[in-house]
Amino acid sequence: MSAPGLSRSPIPLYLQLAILMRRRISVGEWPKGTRLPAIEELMKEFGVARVTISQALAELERENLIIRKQGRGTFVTGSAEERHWLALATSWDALMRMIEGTRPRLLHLADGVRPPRISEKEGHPAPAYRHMKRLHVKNDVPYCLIEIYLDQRIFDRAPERCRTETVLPLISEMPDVQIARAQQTLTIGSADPEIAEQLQIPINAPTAEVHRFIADASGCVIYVADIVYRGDFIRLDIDLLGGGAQPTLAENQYQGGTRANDHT
Amino acid sequence: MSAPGLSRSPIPLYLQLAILMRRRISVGEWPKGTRLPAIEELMKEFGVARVTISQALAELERENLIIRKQGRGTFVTGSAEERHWLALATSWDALMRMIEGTRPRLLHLADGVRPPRISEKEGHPAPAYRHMKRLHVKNDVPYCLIEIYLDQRIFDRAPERCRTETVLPLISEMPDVQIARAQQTLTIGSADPEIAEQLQIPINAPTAEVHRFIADASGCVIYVADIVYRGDFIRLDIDLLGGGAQPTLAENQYQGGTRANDHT
DNA sequence: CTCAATTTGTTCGTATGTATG
DNA sequence: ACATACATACGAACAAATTGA
Repeated sequence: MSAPGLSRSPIPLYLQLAILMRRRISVGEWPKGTRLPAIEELMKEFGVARVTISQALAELERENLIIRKQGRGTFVTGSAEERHWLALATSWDALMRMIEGTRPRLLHLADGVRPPRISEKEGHPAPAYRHMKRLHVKNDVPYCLIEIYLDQRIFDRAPERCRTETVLPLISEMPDVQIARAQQTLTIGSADPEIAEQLQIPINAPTAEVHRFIADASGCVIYVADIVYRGDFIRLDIDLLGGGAQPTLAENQYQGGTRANDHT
Repeated sequence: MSAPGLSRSPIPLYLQLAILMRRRISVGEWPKGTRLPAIEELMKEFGVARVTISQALAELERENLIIRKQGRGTFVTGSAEERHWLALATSWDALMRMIEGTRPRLLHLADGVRPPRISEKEGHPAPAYRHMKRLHVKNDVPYCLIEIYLDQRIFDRAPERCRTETVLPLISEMPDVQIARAQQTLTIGSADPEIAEQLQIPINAPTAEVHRFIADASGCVIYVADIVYRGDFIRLDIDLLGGGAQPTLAENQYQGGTRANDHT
């Protein structure tokens, strides 16, 4: 019995409990309509004081996940959360489809004062870059923050469109620009205070960090992007047999109710 | 001037500052040997009291990242952390290579009391499953926790090997078992108290959660795995032009030196 | 309708940790 | 180092609402 692994102090105990119980609800362990165990029992299970349990429940009630009624008990009102996942693109075509129609919000635009971080393996840097910082928003929820370094020569061809539109389609529209390499690396991080504020998530909330670069035929890196996604927005589907990720499948698979396809 | 986005209360202020400054060190903004700004300046920058800065610095000193000397200043001693990434496999072959030689530590073995969660799109469930819970360890560091649900009929063919070896190679060795589908979905989460304890990471540390399933030719789901990785161990490389991920590239690409399996 | 049992809600006192000046 | 203020957490007691006998 008692708490399995409640740590002391970094996060207040009652919030840890809230996290724990929130998970039980979202996982379905406590389905909608369930009456939670009485506070007395929760005290026993978690080995904490009455008030602490009560605080945790108050937090969940504030989120409209439960209702507490004197003399009756505490009931689950929120069902398992339905999240709208964003399937991360893993091919150029899928990437184009994914960002189609996106209108990024420009936060910051600067000349190439600060060069992007480019490793030698990625290619050699362009003579100058234009730096942009943008926020992508869906349903009024900001879900990713992009720092783009774009070859100054490309930017200057269509400065206005580069400022207001997504850059990748623009590049691929230019017939004389050959895209020889386009790669990205995904890692997992957590939100520092600045990112937390801009993405409107708590500090240290999990994030997906994508480093993307594009090189032309001469090996010159014409585009670099460092993207930070909200962790709870990102999903990546991988078909192990197909030899690689299949984002098309991924996008339909979840909400669309499309059948799986084993053709290649 | 003042803090960009220091949130109030969920995490103590001095720990938020420690996180922030720890990042500056690991990112290279404050390289090894640097003398940090005087406390007075840090007070101004973050807009907090002297003692709070001091608390944050004490935390970093405890981690051997800095040294504080009275009358001289605070100096960075720890360099940017060198992480040994584990490239997540995105094809069957890469997956085989990745888990080659792995000896999982069995935590729990049970009969198929609890069925795995299988969506209709994945296939129809087997009559019975064997449930295993395992921990994977590398250099004495646990980096992932796996819950495996294996078709009882397959388990019974080689119970001993199933207990002690990785399951996937076993399955692919069985000539009469046809693997028709093998897919996995990666999402990002954070460690609940139980997982945090087993992976030895702080509560709410970011994690990568992989749901993997294998179906045979008849559409029967013979294997389901729910895997939780430490977020700081996972990296995923994607070649946008190649049409899919290229994990082989991934393993070598990063810090050149560290290979997947090196012995001490 | 009353009584008792159950269950949530509130308050008091105390102790500790956090943050300021 | 000190004084102050606030949040967290505990234990204990008491209040209020609901239910069923």
